[in-house]
Amino acid sequence: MATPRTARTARERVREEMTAEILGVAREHLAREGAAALSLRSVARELELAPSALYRYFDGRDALLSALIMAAYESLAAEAELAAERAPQAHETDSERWIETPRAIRQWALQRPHEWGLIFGTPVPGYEAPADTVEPYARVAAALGRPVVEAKAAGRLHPDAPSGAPRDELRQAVAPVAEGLELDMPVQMVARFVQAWATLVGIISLEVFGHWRNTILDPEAFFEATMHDVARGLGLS
Amino acid sequence: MATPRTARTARERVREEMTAEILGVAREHLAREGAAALSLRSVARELELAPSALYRYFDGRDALLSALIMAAYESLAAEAELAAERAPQAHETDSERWIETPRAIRQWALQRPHEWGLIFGTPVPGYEAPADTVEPYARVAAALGRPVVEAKAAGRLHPDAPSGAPRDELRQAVAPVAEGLELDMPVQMVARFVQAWATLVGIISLEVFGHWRNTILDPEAFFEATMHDVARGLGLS
DNA sequence: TCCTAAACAAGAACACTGTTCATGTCAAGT
DNA sequence: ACTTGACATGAACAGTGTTCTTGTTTAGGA
Repeated sequence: MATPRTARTARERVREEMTAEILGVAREHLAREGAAALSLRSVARELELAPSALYRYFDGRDALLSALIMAAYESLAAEAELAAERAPQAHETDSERWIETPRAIRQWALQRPHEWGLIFGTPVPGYEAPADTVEPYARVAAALGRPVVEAKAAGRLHPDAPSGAPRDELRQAVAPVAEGLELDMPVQMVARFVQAWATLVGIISLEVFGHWRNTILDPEAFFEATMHDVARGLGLS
Repeated sequence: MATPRTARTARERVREEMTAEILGVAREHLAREGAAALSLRSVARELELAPSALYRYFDGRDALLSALIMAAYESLAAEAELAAERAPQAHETDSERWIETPRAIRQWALQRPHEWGLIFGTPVPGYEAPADTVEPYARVAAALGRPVVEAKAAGRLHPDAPSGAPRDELRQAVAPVAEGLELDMPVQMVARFVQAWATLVGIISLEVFGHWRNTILDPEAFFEATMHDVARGLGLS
């Protein structure tokens, strides 16, 4: 209470700097050689520290990796939000506005393949705390959903009604999405939205993880075409 | 040439048995604790062998992992083919026939999450030889494409023509798929097929890697609904 | 002002890991 | 009968994550 805040921050400031520096080096190693090759000792070496010293800042290798995962989530969310924010002014059609966010996400992934893998690839053994990741995850979803709700609000949404009756199981299955994004629309449309998300993640993962070999010669062209198709499926035009 | 084949196989047979046994134990460890935790020494322990003995059969840990990857590819391809083979007799509609293969692939993945991760997750540092994986990969694609080409041949394919002109970039981008599967159809339809593949991989990965938390409460219902929608997009009914 | 308690950093140690090498052993083929 | 090759071993090396004990510095209260 009575502790002078400057003195206390003097300690904490250097601590924060240190943790940031550690995280930075770790991020470099991750970007260069991947998560599997991330070595606590090697980042300690680069920082000219004893390996044991890092345990003051991170509980161990798993904790360090978890921090990197969280940072990746944050970075991706920020990028998606930024794209969604400037899309309305940059484009005329709802379709083009929507695609701007998928584009940004793909670009983000291509520039940081290992961090993409950290989020959407094989889960690391020292699991990620789902509690912390749900927030940035929701931000990405919100960024992706914004153009849709805006078009809907403006009465510019013209979905081609999917066949079949809205089965009750499906309604319950996608309930969290409908509520979380406040998507006031038919269940099938909410399902289409999640489907779009799956398609987006699938396309990017297949490209980033090297599965387009002998399949897709021009990933960007295919991505563009697919996203336009998906946007049309969402009712955007 | 003059070597008696029985004697020669006597040697080779025990060798094959040994490699199969090693691979089996490795597969168990993989299924139990994941690829990251796969330890050469621990499988040697379980086989009551010296760690160095394994080097007679596999060039090292990476080679062992590569063998597991190849085995996973083979297994997945076999499963997909099996499903595609018995689908025609089991169902009436083209849509239901097509979905049988995605269903089988999902089931395969859910039963072997780590092997799914080996194929579609973060690539392992000791890379996979793409030359060997292209063949089973094509088999999966063929299994997934068969109902479509059959429906097309029977004149039962009624795609809702996608908007926009078939851009030339897209045509070149998806050319290998069109040729490899002998899909004699508009470029957009070939693109739709690859898009279906991406959606399938995306949905399964998101489920298997645990991303449906707080998003999709009933993965199976959502999967079924989505695949029906995708089938409709492919022109199947 | 001094002193105590906490935070920091280092070093040694332990139990692992993958990989290599020299050695021994055994069953084939000439 | 002998030699060659495949097989299996054990020891060793360089890594790794993690823990514990030892010092050192620094901040906050007496």
